[in-house]
Amino acid sequence: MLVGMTVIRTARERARAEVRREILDAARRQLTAEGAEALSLRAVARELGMVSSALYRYFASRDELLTALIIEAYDELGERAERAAAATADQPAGLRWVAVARAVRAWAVDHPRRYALLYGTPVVGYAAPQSTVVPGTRVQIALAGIVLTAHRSGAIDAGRLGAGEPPVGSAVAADLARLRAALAQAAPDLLTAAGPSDVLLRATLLGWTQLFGLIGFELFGQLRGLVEDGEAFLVESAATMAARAGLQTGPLPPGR
Amino acid sequence: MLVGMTVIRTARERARAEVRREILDAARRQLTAEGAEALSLRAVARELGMVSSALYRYFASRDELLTALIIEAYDELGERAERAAAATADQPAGLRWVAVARAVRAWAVDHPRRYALLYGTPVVGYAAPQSTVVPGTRVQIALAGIVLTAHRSGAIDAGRLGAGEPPVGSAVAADLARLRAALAQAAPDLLTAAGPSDVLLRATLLGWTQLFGLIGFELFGQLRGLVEDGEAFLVESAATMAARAGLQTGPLPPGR
DNA sequence: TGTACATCAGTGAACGCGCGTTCACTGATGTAC
DNA sequence: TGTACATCAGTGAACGCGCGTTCACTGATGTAC
Repeated sequence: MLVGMTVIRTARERARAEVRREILDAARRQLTAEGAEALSLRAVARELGMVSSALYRYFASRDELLTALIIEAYDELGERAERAAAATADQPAGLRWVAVARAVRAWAVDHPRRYALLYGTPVVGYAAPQSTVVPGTRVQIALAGIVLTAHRSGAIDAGRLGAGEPPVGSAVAADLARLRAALAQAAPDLLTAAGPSDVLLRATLLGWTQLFGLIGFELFGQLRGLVEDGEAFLVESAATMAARAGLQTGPLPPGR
Repeated sequence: MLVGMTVIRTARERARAEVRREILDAARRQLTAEGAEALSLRAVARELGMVSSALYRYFASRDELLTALIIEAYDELGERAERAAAATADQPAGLRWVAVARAVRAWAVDHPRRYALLYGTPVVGYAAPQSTVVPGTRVQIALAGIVLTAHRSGAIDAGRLGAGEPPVGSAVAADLARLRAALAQAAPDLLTAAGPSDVLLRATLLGWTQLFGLIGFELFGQLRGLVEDGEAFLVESAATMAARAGLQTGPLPPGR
């Protein structure tokens, strides 16, 4: 049998992979039920009928287990976002943006503690390692990809974009240059020679922060008593941010 | 001596108030250093040279101490926001919005753990009581007040506001009616008979969520390697959101 | 194919540490007469 | 003003619980000859 990254050769390795999966499943359940701070190796071991020290055969420390959960969650959410973008590839960019926004919110509402682990307060004493960085940008890249695709095909309404807004200052321009470089690395085929303008990139960043800000507000209770139908509000918010970035939008899907 | 809310009559009461303050100070220090999850009554008592059970003379439980810290933080932040709004009362609304946004970010950057306690992941097992609700809206009310004041004086650029954006649907309209009612209660003098339009209120909500979303992104590390000068980026973001809500803006303050 | 040896998953005890909360108590401060 | 009594801040011990990590070990699985 070939020796590949995930090729399992022996029964021992098969068993090992399965136990690892069981540990992650149990840890995910606890994270979901109690939040990241309450996640404990001992409780995971207890749930699996193992002794706590046995887990050290699979994860070198609690932090490593947390890292695995973070990467898994980023990937799950990222895949949802990418699928929403792919499924709407033939639609106007504004609708695509809304579709991704809905997908992100849907996952967040289904998995609030896992979402909090990714975008909420950082866990004290835990420093996210390098391996979480790439999975942690999939949603943003999916959203940016929609903007870049629209830009490449000349579908951005340049008249609406940035009208009346402050010019991009030099500090922000430097940030946007870094963003452009990051996008060039993550999605090289989407960047045209002319490239997206600073104002368009800034509008994209505003769209990101508005989206995650709104989801956080809804999930963490800041909108209690105010916004009843979070889905409908999110759809209109996303559509508004998209329109302001010059993305074209047809009629919206019914507000749930 | 009059018996008033905070009138201190006896030496015992004076001492009591002082110890209470010392407990809060120590708790705040720990919150700042370790985060809310790590805040413990025993550690607070240790720092003050008391025995942990003594704290129960002052706070009925750990949750009650947390509540006091939350209210205090909301009030501190809210006061900063209100002062920024008051200090710019004679300026165009867009600049006022930016001033408040800067004040909020400055406090957040100075007190990241306290900010996280307010707007980050909710503490597991803790349910914020009713007493936190009013302090928890001061920033939003300050921002809305700027919009309402501009609206009352006819300073909203109705041509720019909402152009090309999706119409307000019925579910969102219901949310906005609740918001209007909440504003009427919190700042009755600012609401005219005609009242702010749905689109204007929606733009205000978008401004809130963008602001808190951006601050969260910066504080919690989502912009690492991308945005270097958070202050400059926030100023332009806030100015952009303000412009999109139809608020008039002159030249911005220099980006730090 | 059979056997000797190496690998390694899981055990169980231990280290050293933390927490919130209750309860009977002591002794200083405050109050009513 | 002096004294008896009530109030109440702070003590110290205890209950019952949790945690991450290390380490010497047993015994099953895998491998090389």
